[in-house]
Amino acid sequence: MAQISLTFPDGNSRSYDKGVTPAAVAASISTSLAKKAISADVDGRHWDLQWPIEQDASIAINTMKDEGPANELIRHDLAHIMARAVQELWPDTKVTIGPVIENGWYYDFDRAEPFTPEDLGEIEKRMKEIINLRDPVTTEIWDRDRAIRHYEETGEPYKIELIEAIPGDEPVRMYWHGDWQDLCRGPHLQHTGQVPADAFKLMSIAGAYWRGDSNRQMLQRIYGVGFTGKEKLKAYLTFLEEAEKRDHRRLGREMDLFHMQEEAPGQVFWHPNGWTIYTTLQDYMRRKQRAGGYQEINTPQVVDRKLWEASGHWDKYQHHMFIVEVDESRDGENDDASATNKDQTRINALKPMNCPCHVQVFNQGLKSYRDLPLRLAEFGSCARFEPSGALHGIMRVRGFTQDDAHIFCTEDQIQQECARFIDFLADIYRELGFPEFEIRFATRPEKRVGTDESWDYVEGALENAIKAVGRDYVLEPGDGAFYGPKLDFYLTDAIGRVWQCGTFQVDPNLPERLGASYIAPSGEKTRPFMLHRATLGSFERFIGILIEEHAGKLPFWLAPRQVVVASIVSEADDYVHEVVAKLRAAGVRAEADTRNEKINYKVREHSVGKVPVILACGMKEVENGTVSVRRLGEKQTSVEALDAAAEALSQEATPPDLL
RNA sequence: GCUGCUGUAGCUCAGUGGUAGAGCGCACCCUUGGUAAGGGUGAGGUCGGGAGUUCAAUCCUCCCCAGCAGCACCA
Repeated sequence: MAQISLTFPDGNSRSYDKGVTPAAVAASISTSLAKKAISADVDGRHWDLQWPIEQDASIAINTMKDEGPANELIRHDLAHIMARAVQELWPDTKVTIGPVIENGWYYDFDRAEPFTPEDLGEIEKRMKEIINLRDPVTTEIWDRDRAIRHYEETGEPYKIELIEAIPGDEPVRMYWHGDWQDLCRGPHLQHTGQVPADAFKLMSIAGAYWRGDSNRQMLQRIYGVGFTGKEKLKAYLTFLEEAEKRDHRRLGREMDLFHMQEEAPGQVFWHPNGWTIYTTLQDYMRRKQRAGGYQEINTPQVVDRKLWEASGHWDKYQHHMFIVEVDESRDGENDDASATNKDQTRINALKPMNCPCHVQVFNQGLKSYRDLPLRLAEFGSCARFEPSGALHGIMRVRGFTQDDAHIFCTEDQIQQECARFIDFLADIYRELGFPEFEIRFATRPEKRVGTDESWDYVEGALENAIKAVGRDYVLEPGDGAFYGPKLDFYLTDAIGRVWQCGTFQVDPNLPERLGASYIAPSGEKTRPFMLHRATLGSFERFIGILIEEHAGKLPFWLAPRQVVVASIVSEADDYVHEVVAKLRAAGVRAEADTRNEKINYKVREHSVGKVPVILACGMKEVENGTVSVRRLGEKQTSVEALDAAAEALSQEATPPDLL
């Protein structure tokens, strides 16, 4: 008997236990109901469902029933079988490690020749042969010296290093798949024939550093996915195809949101549609921040290195800054690069962060304790020279704008400000369609400044704040900044990748370095604490997540083109323009499509472009003063009176905070 | 940054040691069509950039740039 329990956003849950297997239960749940669920428990295992979009819910359920010990074992044996296949095909290859990961496994190899995509086919073929051999899997416990001698003989230096890294003199476990041997914790299946030969696939080859250390050898990693049956593999591959369709880089082009080009790697050229999303979101955030007690400021882009030296960033992050050298002796006649006068060259950096600039604003004039907490916000454009390999669409870029703010406050105010911020962020995430997010609480690292007492106090303040607002968190010991603990707020995109968005950091260090102070009630000059915080993180990344989360079908108020009014016959063109004018007057982003094309064609094109509402107008609509309403993703249309439709759309176009 | 792969028309991609093709898109013409592709004609390319080999390079070699996957990084 299998049991699945689904939990819904309102907290209610429903249980199903009629089926014999989880698969049967999953099959009996209607997809339309399941897609509303936010979590599911399958035979005691808990699943948070991150799939608000139809169709994916069934995949999520398929994946659920698929997880568990059986998969773990199969994937682990597949890793060994793959390593054996590789060493049989290319005996000079050295083996390292090969763990199970989500949906599959990888194995890292050291081999002079790079693997090619054709090699993957060869390896798969050999793996199937090994599976068909039904070779027994056996195990023995060896003492370390024996194992090390063995690997010295077989020439496997990485295995020796692994054994040496095991603490104490614990013996090690050796496994054999037939004659092929590997050091491994286990457990494994009994023979290779227990692995389904038709439910795995080698996916890709990539580089990976030995022991995750960029100073060490680069190995070749082969990724594979494996399941208990071939229909599950097929479902997973289908899921990957679906995921590709919602990639923000692809949708960015299809919806004409933005582009990027060679001359400005890692920076975004926003097109009208994309910039509409951006500014709509920014307007929304500006209202939220004003209501939240923030004052908006703006600070320079190009700042002398002196400030970055004072803040300490020059020392640590110089190589990640865009440097701007200006020869101040230039006269316009002799200003080629070779004529640069080094003595009169001023070195600036594009600001990689806003904090030092915000301290400069705080430092103007004397501040009183009565001014605290002082909350200074900026939509701060920053430039960071990110490593080329880190760039990813608009999610990780070199030029971005943070919805940044710094709160100057006393020690006593930290807890309250923290609680206040979590509520602020949760409210915004909810309105933007992300009711669920993860808080990670990063505490004192080994290398740090400040006394243990002050760390105790500040960490306690953050923890109390999280509890006060009734939220859970994941503890990340030792992951805080060297000057203070932090909270990071993570969202999961529609294909399961996790992105850091919001952040909240306590910093007593920068006010110290940059000489910030206020006058305390006692009349003494006192250091304030500085709280760094961002809600969305950066507009670029957050918009990328919004696009992928909604597969381009953004909530109406954020959709760049909300309504297209399309004529069915050209006699209706004047009426179309009239409708557009009416909608625009009502605050709806509407445009006319009076091209000489069939309505089928217009509907298709605007559906592909993710326009949420198409209003079609033919002679019937002209005569009756109506519009034919078609919503994205729906086949049904409805005829509505123009005034009523305009009123309803106007309401729908209103941002959630103004409703 | 590291390993591997990729770069041909606006997009998706085929192709060849003798300076190039398809579909979609775009322009024009016909068509006025009732909810996901009506028909015809036409215009588009220094084949990512530079150097080399060659009688001849988009194709082979090297360097550079950018993108993709992964790793490392993310104040």
